[in-house]
Amino acid sequence: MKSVEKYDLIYSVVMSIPGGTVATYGQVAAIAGLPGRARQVGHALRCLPDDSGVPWHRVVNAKGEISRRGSPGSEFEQRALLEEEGIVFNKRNRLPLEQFQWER
DNA sequence: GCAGTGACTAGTA
DNA sequence: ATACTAGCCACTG
Repeated sequence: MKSVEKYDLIYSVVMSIPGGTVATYGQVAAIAGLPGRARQVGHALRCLPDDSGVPWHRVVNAKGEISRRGSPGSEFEQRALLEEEGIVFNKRNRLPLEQFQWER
């Protein structure tokens, strides 16, 4: 269960993201104490259920885009969720990483 | 314990 | 600006 502890930290960081703000895997990883382990963050969110209370949709990659593991369509739903948070999307379904000034 | 894979990033073409 | 490649690190089989 040690692995769960590490994931818990990541979840905590993600849940610490205020509404209307998004963060990249690298950003979350760095804050979670895993600099350069952005992939690990992805794995953590990957095992994360949709009803875990973690706004995984606020975590995007360096391109400002999110993809749910080969399941297109979830992206569309995600966009709606983020828009509801007050986040504005760019033309290409990409997020303006300028809102990363969250800093835990 | 080794090999393969991956919700990534940065650099290069 | 977009597309591809290489690198890095952790987890799964």
